[in-house]
Amino acid sequence: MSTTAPRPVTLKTVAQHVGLSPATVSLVLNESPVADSIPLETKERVIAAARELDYRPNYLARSLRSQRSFSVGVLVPEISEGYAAGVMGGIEEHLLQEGYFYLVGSHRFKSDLLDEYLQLLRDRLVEGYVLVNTPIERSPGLPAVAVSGRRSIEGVTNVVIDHDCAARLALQHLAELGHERIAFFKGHPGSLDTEDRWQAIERAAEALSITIRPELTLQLSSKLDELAFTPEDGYQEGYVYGQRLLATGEELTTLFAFNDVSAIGAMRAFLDAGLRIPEDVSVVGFDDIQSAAFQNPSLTTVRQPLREMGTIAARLLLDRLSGGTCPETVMVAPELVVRGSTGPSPAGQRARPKRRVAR
Amino acid sequence: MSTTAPRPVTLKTVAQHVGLSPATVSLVLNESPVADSIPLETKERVIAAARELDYRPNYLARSLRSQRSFSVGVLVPEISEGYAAGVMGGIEEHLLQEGYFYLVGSHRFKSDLLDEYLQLLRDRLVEGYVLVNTPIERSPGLPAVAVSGRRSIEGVTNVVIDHDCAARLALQHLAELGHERIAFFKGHPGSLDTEDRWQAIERAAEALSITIRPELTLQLSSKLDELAFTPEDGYQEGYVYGQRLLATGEELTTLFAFNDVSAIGAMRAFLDAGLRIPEDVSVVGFDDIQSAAFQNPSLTTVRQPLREMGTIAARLLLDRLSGGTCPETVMVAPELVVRGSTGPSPAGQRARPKRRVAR
DNA sequence: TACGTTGCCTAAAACGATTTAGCGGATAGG
DNA sequence: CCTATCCGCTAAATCGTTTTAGGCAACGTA
Repeated sequence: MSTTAPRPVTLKTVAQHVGLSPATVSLVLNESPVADSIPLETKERVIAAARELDYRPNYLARSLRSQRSFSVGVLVPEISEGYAAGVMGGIEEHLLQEGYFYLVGSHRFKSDLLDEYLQLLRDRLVEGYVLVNTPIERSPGLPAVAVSGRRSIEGVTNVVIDHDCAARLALQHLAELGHERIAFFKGHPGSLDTEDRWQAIERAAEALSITIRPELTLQLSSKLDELAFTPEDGYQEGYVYGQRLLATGEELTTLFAFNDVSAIGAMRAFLDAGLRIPEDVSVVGFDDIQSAAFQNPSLTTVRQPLREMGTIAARLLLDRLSGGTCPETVMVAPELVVRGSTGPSPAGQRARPKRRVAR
Repeated sequence: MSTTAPRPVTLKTVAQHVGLSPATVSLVLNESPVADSIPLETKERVIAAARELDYRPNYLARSLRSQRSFSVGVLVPEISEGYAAGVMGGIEEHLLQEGYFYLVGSHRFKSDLLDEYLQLLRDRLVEGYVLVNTPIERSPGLPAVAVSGRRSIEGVTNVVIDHDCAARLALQHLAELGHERIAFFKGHPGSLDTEDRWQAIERAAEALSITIRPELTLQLSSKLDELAFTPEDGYQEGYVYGQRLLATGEELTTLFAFNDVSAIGAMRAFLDAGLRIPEDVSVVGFDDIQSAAFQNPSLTTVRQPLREMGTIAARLLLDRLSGGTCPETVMVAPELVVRGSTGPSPAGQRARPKRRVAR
């Protein structure tokens, strides 16, 4: 019933109320084994009093004494970005279930900012870190789980998408549609997923006897820490690289982009150039961001189960904190979402800029 | 240099190191007025020692003693959603600058969950709340700032977009393009912005002599707490309501949607029905979410400066915490972003489903 | 010599919990 | 009858700070 009133209900208050010592009350409320010898009747009295007074243990005091903060630090490049937000949703879901909270820092790929946050979070006594698409150099000194991490760092568990599976799904889909001249966007040099994904693509291409043509392979080149990190930049980049692809004059029947934003940007470039999707060019993205489904045409893409990855990361971290052991890597399965942007290869027909058709 | 080692550098450590008492060290490091009489030379010795030992005050101990947590609670409907994520970006920016961290809870519009989070955050001794699109019934008992709040609640400052300005911008734009038969999507019944926005639209329409036709006005009706709150649901809803609009058989030349996701869904419905945008129907959204710019056609919309709203909210809260006074409402200005989805009204021509044109 | 002052610093009490060591009394075992 | 054990509980230390109320010298003044 107290709304704005001070809240002086401490252990001592409860103790006085039942005529026992604070120690006893603490033992009872925490169901300590030491309290085994306390008769049920007393325990119930204590519990009843606590409930009645609406006693809530002081988090700071408890944590100070027990040296546990029930908090973890989450590091992301930038909160207001789809990938990070998706993963955070999952992290939250699990953490809160277990009585933990998390503190977030966004480092924008600046390593000094990152170091500062690691320190600040540590000062806050977080018990561990979840690193979302966050490039760290060395062990952060606390248990950590990385989502979409790249290197294997001592003591850091990685939750990654199964890139081999992803590449296979996408390329197989394209192969079945008869595509042979496939263009690729490689990821940004600094992004953790870039290398793994690319190698997986090479392997899958090999297995499916698909030729990767260097002249159709473009690496998204913006320096990560120079981007403002709004997705607009990503779209813009995709648009520019889409144009660049067309400008090479090389024949292509499909594009497998590094992610959805660049795929969508490229689609736009293709459409502007008068190409039809998927009749002239098919496009496959990666991630399945929220607007992928409502592009026109809707985007075929490889979905990353972001939320699930977050949940898994949180679970792994908590397991580890409670003494459990952690695998070095946990893979999650991607899923191919086939929508309107992919279709049969225009057999033998060259995909080149034509006159603008509409708009 | 210590990586995983325990960190036993406490005040006492530093004190011993300089041969003084912990009290003195504390006074010096905190630049307490009591330390005025301490000679500079001593102070410097203390500071040097602290730096040398890399002393970092224990957050829990400090907070326990001073009864300040340097944390605020942020409540959002769901993190992985564009609106909330955008605002959070701004909140973070300001808070971290001031040495604060924040704890997040997402309530999915379930009021019991919301109450629980308010309590949990309070247990964590947050000093105040930022409520993002979060419907509260009564004062939460701590200083609070609401972003996109509706009711005026004692002690809660509201950061809202200037709906009158927004409505005027959008309707004026449409009026200048010659539109008269304007369809509207009203927001969900439970959403805080719905009512304000609608009233603003009514006022602006009146001022511009625009007729609001009930037969062209649809209220998005999903119960908020029944949605899974993925934007997909929003798109889907927009799609369905777009179809429904066409099914009425009423003539319309433009749609002013409640938000971008529903606008995009409706665009899709219109395109599927063979209408051209903007030649046959214009569409205006609200929010300027990230994918608005890369729709085809790109979406004209009223942008909410989400990040800025977050920053302002954080600033207001901290001001209030440090004893400052707070206005009851702070308005931020929206901005009309004109893109490809709006064009001149098809004079006198009826916008009705025709045969499908492309695709 | 006695009595303020001032300058420099510290003892000790919070803050609110957890946890260990152990105290008195009753009961049981030898 | 003496000791060992158990029962039911508590005193007190501890976590690492902040902060108040002084203490002790030295110095100046009367």
